[in-house]
Formats: sequence, C-alpha cells, structure tokens
Amino acid sequence: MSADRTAEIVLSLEIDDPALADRLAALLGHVAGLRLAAPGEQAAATIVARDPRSMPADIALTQRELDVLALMAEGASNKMIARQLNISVHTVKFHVGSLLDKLDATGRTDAVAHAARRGVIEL
Amino acid sequence: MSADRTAEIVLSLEIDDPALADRLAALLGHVAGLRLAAPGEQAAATIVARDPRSMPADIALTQRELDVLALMAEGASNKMIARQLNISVHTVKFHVGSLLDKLDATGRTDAVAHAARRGVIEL
DNA sequence: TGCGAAACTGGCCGGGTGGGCAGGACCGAG
DNA sequence: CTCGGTCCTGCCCACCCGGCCAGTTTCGCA
Repeated sequence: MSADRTAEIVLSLEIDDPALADRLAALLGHVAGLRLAAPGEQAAATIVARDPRSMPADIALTQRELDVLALMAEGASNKMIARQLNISVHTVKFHVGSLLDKLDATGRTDAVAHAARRGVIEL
Repeated sequence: MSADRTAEIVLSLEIDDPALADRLAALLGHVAGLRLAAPGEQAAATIVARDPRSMPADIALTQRELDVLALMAEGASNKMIARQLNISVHTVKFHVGSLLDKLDATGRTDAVAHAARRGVIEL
C-alpha cells in the first residue's frame, strides 16, 4: 500500500508561526525525493507546529484527577471508574467535581472536550 | 520569541507507517539547518502521518446527527440542544441514540471522544 | 506541632440521561 | 404505489450525574 520507492513524499504544512513556516518551506524545498503539497493536495504526512501562546499553561491537575479524566475520556461511567481505581463512587464524583471546576466545564462531556483542546489528554 | 536564525529547526516524528518513517528520517537527516529530535526532546514542529487503515471510512452521519454531535461536543445538554435546533427533547434523544449506535459509544462523552478520534468533528 | 492540601467516604436529592415502545410526516428509490 | 430512510414527537422508567451536606486519614510544609 505504500507509494513507489521512487515517488516523492508529499508533505503539507500546518504551522502557526509564519517565520517558522517560511524557514521550513525554504529548507524542505531543496530536498530531493520530497515535495511540499499544493494547496488542497492530499499529503502523505503533515508538519504541525502549534503556537505555544495559544496554550496559556498546563492546568494544575492532581494525579488522581488525571486518572479519572483519562477514564472519563474512554466513556467510563462513575461506577466503572470507581471499580477501575478501587475507590468508591463518591470519591469519583468528588474528583469529577474538581475536574469540572478546574476545566471550567458544565459536564463530563464538556470536561473531556476542554481537556483535549488544551492538550491535557490525548484522544 | 523565535529561535536564532542560525539555530537548527528540531523536528519530531509521529508516523504510524514504519517504512514512511524510515524514508523521511533518511531524507531529512541530510538537510542542513534541520535536525531530528532525540527521543523525548522537545521539537519546534512535528511530522505526523496517521495510518489510513486506522480510519476505515467516514461514518455515515446525517446532517441532523452532525448538528446534534457538534452541540454535544460543546457540552450542551439535551434540553439545550433542543432549544438550539428548535426541536423537542425527545427528538434530540432520538438522534443521540442513533449517534451512540453509529459511533459504537456507550454514552455521549464516549461519542464525542470517538467522533474526535475519527476526525468526524474538530475540538 | 499545627495547618492546609489531597485523597477518600458517606447520605441525600433534583434533574439529566439512555433505552424501549409506539406513532406520524416527508421524500426518493425501486 | 410500496418500501425504506430520515426526521420528528410522545410517554414511561431505571439509572446516572452533579451538587450539596458532612466526615476521615495522610502527607508535606512552615
């Protein structure tokens, strides 16, 4: 399923910082066997670089909160999380409450969405 | 805040296909002004390529289901979604049910997580 | 040694959620 | 025209969720 060994590898760019994008484009433009994708063209791989300024700071979550958050992202119910972590459902709800507070979310669905957006968890 | 003009740009690789990863590493290893990141090293940009086989096909969701899904990802409750789309709560629950079925999810949180993973929605 | 933060547990309760059942309207394909 | 799919609505019900109250232990830090 891979492309021919002789074919060029097409790369697309998704870079917030214009300066960095220019430098990379200049560097990669001269590499044999490699080509930058035309606008809209499907690429074999993408070079991404998110502006760090868009990520203010890592939210201060405790280890236990991260545990709960990870299981929430898997769609686990409070009961399932409790069994998984060997704690009571009440404790899970306690941590979920803290999570909703710290992530400024209205519910568990909103919480995992916010966490994913901020890079706290990886889907 | 950009690095010195003379500094190398550090790139990390996140590529599912080992063959493609090797080819890219070989090509980029010889480019001046550019360097591949050591394991765990923070990179200025990342080259990503997800294996297409892990994304079987776009799930067939109706327009209405996409509407509901988008609002779910915002953390909206069924009642809020109903108001937003000018339909009844019952209808929202109907669409949510279809979503859970099609996305193979156990709940609304799992549904948005799956949808985000498959690229159906953007967080 | 006292004090706060983190982690954990309990009970209670209003409202949200998910599933099942049953129905109607619309529209394009066969 | 009938059939299937989408979209819409209603009711009922068991369960889950989030927020409130209160309490315990453990740990590190001042």
